[in-house]
Amino acid sequence: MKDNETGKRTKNGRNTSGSRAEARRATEDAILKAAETVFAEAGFGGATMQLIADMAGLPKANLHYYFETKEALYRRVVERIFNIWLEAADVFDAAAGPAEGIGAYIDAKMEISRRHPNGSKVWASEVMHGAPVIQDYLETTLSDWTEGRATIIRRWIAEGKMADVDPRHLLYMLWATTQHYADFSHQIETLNGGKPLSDAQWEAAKTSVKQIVLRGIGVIET
Amino acid sequence: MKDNETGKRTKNGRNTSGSRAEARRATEDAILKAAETVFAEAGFGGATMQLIADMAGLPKANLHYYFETKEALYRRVVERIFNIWLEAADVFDAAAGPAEGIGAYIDAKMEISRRHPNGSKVWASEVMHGAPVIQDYLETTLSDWTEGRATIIRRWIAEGKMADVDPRHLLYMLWATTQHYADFSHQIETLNGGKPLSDAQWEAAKTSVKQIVLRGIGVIET
DNA sequence: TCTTTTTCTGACCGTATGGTCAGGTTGAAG
DNA sequence: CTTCAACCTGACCATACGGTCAGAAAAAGA
Repeated sequence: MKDNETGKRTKNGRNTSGSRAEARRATEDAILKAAETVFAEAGFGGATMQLIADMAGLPKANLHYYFETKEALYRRVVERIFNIWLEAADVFDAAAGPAEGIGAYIDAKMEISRRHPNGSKVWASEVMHGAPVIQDYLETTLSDWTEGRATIIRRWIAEGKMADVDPRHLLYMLWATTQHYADFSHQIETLNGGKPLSDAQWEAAKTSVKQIVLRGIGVIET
Repeated sequence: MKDNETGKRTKNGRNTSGSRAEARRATEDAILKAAETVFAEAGFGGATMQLIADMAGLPKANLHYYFETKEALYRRVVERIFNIWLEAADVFDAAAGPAEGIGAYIDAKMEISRRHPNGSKVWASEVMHGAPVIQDYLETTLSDWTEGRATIIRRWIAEGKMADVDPRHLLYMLWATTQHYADFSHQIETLNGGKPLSDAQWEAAKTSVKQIVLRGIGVIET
């Protein structure tokens, strides 16, 4: 993202509109966005601060003014997508039953895969490499989240609202299937004749996933 | 893998049993195995030839005697897991119907996730970063494979043997779900109290996946 | 045994990386 | 206008990386 939407500019082309806090946030956002792209495309090891700086339109030294180290910047990128995913859980909790809750959760996760494929890739990369940076999140926030959702699913099962399936493995399937459309977007695109999924194809994907899963847990008819 | 299972050894500890061709294959295997581990744990960019050499018990310069470049070594690692996956397709083709074919395919892919988690991770990493090295495989072999399997699924649907689902999205779900147990093994392990899945838990995972998918495509009863 | 080929390796090289820093610039506050 | 903290940056540094190479060591062949 270029830093030139509005406002006056200095001879260096920097945005000077708004308060300093605003400018700071805008610059940080631009860096985070560039970093997300570079980390997703090259992995942590393959990403370079120089490339992130170029993409954000800043000299490399300036990156280290906003983010102390490469790791610190990386951590912020990972935390970002994690929080987006957590918010998607709201639709799950608010639901009266599995058809509505899990269906809406699939929709939400699919939409995130479409809108934030890079964030998803960075997360996948991080976990694949043993979660060196966000292990604490896995052990605390994610663990609690998972247990909470598993409890809801068990209640739905006890109430006869869905088939008796292991909540953990159901959640893994939901994560795997929805995130696959982000993490493996390149493969999907290649198998789609080199073209990204169209709007209609994304809808078809959502429908297919929901059909198979919801029928698989016995909440919709054949 | 250490190079000292059997045979006489020189003062440098090198294995001298068998023919030269055998020894060469053994050394290459040791390097490939070490490389698979390191690439899986660190990604292509984060992996170093020195680390691979150390893990294989060879001086770094010797790696370049067997594999010209880091890329060449990496390519061999990726090709390896791809071929293993292709072989798992046999059970799919030999089947009379979806319950048998897709069920066996899930079993086979889950078993591969369990036995070759590192290979799966390297593949995932490669695809996530845009398949810079194996794009040709995606466009030829994988594309053909996918089309072939989709045809079989369409026939099963036409014959009324399973529900009418989009073959592509079904295949993506199968890949995503089974490979998730390899690619996200660290996350699954953390959510399992820090312990790897036991034999019984792997069986439960297989059963859960098959139940949901097979019921989801209407080939088993509720 | 002597010769040739294959295998192995320590030492080395050019490059690129993450990070630092001194000093310049800017904008807000007084 | 002056002051000062916040912001910015070119130049620099130590390190680590992929890769090379001359030559040693070992094995095969004659």
